[in-house]
Amino acid sequence: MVKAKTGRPRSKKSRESIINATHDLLVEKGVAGVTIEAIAKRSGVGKPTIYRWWATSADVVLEAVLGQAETSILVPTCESLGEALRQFLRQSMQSIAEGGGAHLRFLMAQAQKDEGFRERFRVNFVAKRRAVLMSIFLVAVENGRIDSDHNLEMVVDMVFGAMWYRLLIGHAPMDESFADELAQIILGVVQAKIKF
Amino acid sequence: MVKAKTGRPRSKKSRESIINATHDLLVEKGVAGVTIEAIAKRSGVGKPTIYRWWATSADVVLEAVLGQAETSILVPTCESLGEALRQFLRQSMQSIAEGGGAHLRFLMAQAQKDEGFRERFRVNFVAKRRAVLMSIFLVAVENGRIDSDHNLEMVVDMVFGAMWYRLLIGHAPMDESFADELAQIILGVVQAKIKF
Amino acid sequence: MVKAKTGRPRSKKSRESIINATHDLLVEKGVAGVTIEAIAKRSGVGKPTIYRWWATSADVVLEAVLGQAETSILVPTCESLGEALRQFLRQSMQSIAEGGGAHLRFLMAQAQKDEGFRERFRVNFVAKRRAVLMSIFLVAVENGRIDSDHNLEMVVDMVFGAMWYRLLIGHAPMDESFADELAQIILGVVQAKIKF
Amino acid sequence: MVKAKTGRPRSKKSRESIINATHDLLVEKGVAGVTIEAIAKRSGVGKPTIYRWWATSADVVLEAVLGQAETSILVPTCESLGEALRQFLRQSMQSIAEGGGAHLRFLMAQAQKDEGFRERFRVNFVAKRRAVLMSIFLVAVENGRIDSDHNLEMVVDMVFGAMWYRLLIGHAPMDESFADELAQIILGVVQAKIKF
DNA sequence: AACTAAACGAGACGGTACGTCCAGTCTTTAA
DNA sequence: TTAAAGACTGGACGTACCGTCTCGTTTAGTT
Repeated sequence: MVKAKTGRPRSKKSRESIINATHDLLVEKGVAGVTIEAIAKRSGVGKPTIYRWWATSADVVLEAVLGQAETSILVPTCESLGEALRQFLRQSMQSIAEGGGAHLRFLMAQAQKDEGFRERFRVNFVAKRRAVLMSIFLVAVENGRIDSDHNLEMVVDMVFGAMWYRLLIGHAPMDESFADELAQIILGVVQAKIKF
Repeated sequence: MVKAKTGRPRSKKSRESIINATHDLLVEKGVAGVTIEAIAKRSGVGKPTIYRWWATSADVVLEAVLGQAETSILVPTCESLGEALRQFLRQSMQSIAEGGGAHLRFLMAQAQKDEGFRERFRVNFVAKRRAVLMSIFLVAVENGRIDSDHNLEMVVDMVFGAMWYRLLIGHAPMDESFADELAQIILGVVQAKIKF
Repeated sequence: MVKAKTGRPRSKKSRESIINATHDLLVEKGVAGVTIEAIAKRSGVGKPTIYRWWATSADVVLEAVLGQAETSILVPTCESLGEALRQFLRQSMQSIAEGGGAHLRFLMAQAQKDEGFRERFRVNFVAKRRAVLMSIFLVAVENGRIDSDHNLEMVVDMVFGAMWYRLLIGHAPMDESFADELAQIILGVVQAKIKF
Repeated sequence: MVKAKTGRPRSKKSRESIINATHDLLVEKGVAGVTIEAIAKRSGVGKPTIYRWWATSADVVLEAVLGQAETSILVPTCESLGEALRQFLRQSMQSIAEGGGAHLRFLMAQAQKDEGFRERFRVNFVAKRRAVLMSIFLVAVENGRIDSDHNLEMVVDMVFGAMWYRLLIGHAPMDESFADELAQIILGVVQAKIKF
C-alpha cells in the first residue's frame, strides 16, 4: 500500500535556495553567521519551511556538504597504496580549501552542542569518509602489500584526526605538502615490519 | 611605573563561584547548558561581573580548564621515550575521561564560532599542550634516541589529532588501551630508520 | 495593489492582555512599576511581541488610555456654555480620579524623557482633548454667546494647565468642586466685556 | 549635646562640580542624559560621594535649580498689580527659556516616579514659587485693589498650570507675549466684579 | 607634630531592565 | 491537503545604570 500522493508538492526551488543560501552564508559570514533566521531571510523562505525538512541548521549544512561530496569524492583506484593515499589526502585537502573549511568546522561545532546531530553527522558523513579510506587499506591488505594485523581503525583515526585538528585549530596550513607528508608517514606505519 | 591600585579589589569568592558554576553546568547539562545567564544564576553573581572579567563564556571555561591543568599536567620525566609517551597519553586520556571531555568539546566548538576566542584558545591551551609533547620528543632527540630530521610538528599533529578526533566524534572510547596503542604507533614512527 | 495578507494574524488576546497588564501594573505598583519586563511577565507575553507593536512602554499606556477615552469621553451637547464646561470638567476629573491619574502622570513623565513619544503624546492625546474643549467654546462663539476675539488657545491652556498641574504636583484634590470652580472662573473670563 | 565635629569636612569643590556637571548634562544631553553614573563621570567624583549628600539625581537638579533661583527670583515690588504680575511672569518665562526648561521638566518627570521626591519638590520648590505669586495678590488685597473673596489658590493654580502645561507639552512657545497675555487674563479674573 | 575620623576617588559588587536576536511553534492563506 | 509565510512565546544575549560595598588616600581639626 503506497501512501496517497496528494496536496501541494514540495518546492524544489525552495530546497535549492535554502541550500544555496546556507552555503553562501557560511562562505560570507562564517560559522557564526549561519542561523535559521538568516537562512530564511536570504533564501526568501519561511522558517517553518526549513524546519519541515531539516531538524537543525546543521542538517542543512550537512546536506549541502553531502550533495557536493557525492560528486567530488571518489575512491582512488591506483595500484599503489602510496599513490592512492596521496591522492585521497590531496583530494580531501583541496575540497576543504575550496569551501574554506567553514562547512566542516560548522558541522563539528554543532555536533558538540547537539547529541542527536552528532549521531547523524557520524553516520552520514564521518563513517562514509572513514569507509573510503579504510577500503584503500583493505585493498592493500588483499593484495598482500601490508599485513592484516595492523590496527587500521587507529590508523584511520590518525589520518582524519590530523586533518581535522589542523582544520579546527588553524595553527598550520592545509596544503598539498601537508597531504603528502601525512601520506608518507602513514605509509611507513602500515608497511612497518614491527607490528603494533 | 606601576598603575595605582585603587578601588574595590576583585572578589575572589565571585571568581571561584563563577568558575565552579561553569564547571558544574558543563558536567550536568553538557555543552548546550553553558550560557552566561545560567552561570550568573547558578553562581549567584550579576551578569556584568562575568562580562567584566571574561569576554565570552568560552573564556570562563578555558580558565577553568587551565586552572585544573596547571595542577594536573606535568611533563613526564622518564628515561625511556616510549614510557614517557605512554604516560603522557594515559594522563591526557584520564583527565579527559574524568569530566574534562565536555570542557574540551565546548572549547573547540566555541573556537569555531568565534575567531577571537579561537586565537586565545590556540595560544593559551593548544600551544602549551603541544609544547609539552614536543619537549618529550626533543629530549629523545638530544639523547640520540631518535633522529632529528623527523617532521615532529606533523607527529604532534597526529597525536593530538587522533585524540581530539575521537573526543569530538565519539565513535570510539578514550581509554588506556587507546593511549597505549597510539603511543606504540607513534614510537614506531619516530624510531623508524626510513626518514620522512 | 494591496499587500498579500498571509501568515498568522496578530493575536487579539495578546494585545488585550498586554494592555490589561499595563493598566493593572499602573494601578498596583504606580508609575515606577511599569517596565516592559514587568508587562511581559504579567501578561504572559514575550518581550519581542510588545516591541513589535509599540515603541516604548509609554505607547502601551497611551493606547490603553486612548481606548478607554474613546468610550468615555464625549463632547457635551448642552445649550448652555457654563453647563457644558462644568460637565466637561467634571467628566475629566472623574475619569482621572477613577484610576486614570497614574496613567496620565506616567505619560507626562515619559514625554519628558523621550522626545519622540512627546510628539506622539501631543498629537494623539493632548491635541484631541484640546479639540474637544475648543469645540465647546466655538459653539458658544457661533451662538453669539461669547465674543470671537478672545484668545481661546490661551484659555484652553489655562483649563488643562490647572488640571495637569494639580494632578502632577498633588498639592490639592481633583474633585467636583475644583471642576465647578474652574468652570466658573473660565466662564467669567470668556464672557467678560473687557477683551484681552 | 552636639555631635563632635571632627574628620575631614565636606569638599566644596566636589559639591560644585557635581552641581555643574548635572547642569551641563541637562543642557547638553537633555532629560534622558542625567544619570548618577554620568554625573559622577563628568564631575570626576565617585558615585558614593553623590549618594552621601543627595538621595536621587533629581535632588541634585533640585538643588541646582534652587541655588540659581535664589539669586534670580525676587518678588516684584511695583505698586500696580498688573505690572507686578507681568513682571513676575516675564521673569519666570525668561529663567525657563535660559536653562531650556530641561531642569524643570526633569524635576517634574522624576516627581511622578518617586513619591518621596515629589514631596520634597512640592515643599522646596513649588510651594515657594506659589508663595511669591500669592504674596503679589495679597498685597493687592491689602491695598483694596482686588476683593478678598476670590479663590486665589485656584488662580495660582491657573497661572502656574498654564506655564507648566506649555513647558511640559511643548505645543506653543514660552515667550514674553505668552507672559503678557496670561497676566492680562488673570488681571481680568481677579478684578472682576462678579465673584466666584 | 602626631593623631583621628570623616570624606574622598576609584571601581567592583549583586541586581534590574533594557532592546535585540534567534529558536522553535502556531495559525492562516495560497497553490 | 500540503506548502509557505508571518506572528507568536520564550530564552539568552550583551549593555547601561542602579545603589551598595570596600578599598587606599587625603585633609582638617583635636590632642
